[in-house]
Amino acid sequence: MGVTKTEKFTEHQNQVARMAKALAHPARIAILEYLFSIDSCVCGDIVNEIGLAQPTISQHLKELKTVGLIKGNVEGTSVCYCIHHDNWLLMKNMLSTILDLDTKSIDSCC
Amino acid sequence: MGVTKTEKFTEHQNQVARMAKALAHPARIAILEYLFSIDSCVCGDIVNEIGLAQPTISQHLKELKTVGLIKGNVEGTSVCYCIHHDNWLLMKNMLSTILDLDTKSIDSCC
DNA sequence: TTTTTATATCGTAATTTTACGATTAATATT
DNA sequence: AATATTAATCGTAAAATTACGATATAAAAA
Repeated sequence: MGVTKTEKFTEHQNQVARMAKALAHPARIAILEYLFSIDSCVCGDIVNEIGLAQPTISQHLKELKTVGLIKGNVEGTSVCYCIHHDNWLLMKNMLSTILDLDTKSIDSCC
Repeated sequence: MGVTKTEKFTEHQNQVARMAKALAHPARIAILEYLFSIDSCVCGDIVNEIGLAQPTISQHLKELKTVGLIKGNVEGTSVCYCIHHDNWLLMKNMLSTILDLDTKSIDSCC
């Protein structure tokens, strides 16, 4: 066990969960907030910003890149990361399909 | 290791991550969608709806209840679950603080 | 060309997550 | 009272996640 039974769910449900998972760690939230605050490519100092070891940050950056929320391009010896704005919007739309379900329902609870 | 270093991050970052984590599994997305689609309390048939074993569903329901997204009250031998609308709104607001950061930033990337 | 700098990858430990069979608990039904 | 029904909890296995030291890689600087 320990394996999510992906085949039991719709493609959409799996994608929503995958996006939520990318946001499901405070370090990744901190990284994204930092990238937004800088509002341009960040070369280098992400590791100094967040209080975690360099390999750990590298791992989190990789996850964010895998789901497409950030992009990074090599700039000499360092790598510049920034928000992937197009994909960010796609992610927001994907999440809002479930986040906004409450607007279509009445609070008819016991 | 394997422990998230909560103390390295702000309360807000930890809360956002915690909310995202609740949505980070397709079974929980499926449960929430189902509860919204019924638009009232659901007694019983959640297990039949989702293709997972009863203890597994019970576990996912517990997680959703712990973060406050759903509430359940006992109705005879079964338990009725429904969306906790107030907390759902709080969760949305919490998530939007980071989801909507893109509206305040210009795409000034390399 | 050697050294420095910046980042990725490898290996691995600790922990958490996912899943489910077996059992328990609590209420309804007979 | 005995039985059936429904959901929670226990125990546990497999896998995924988080974290980081050590090492590799690749480009810049000396």
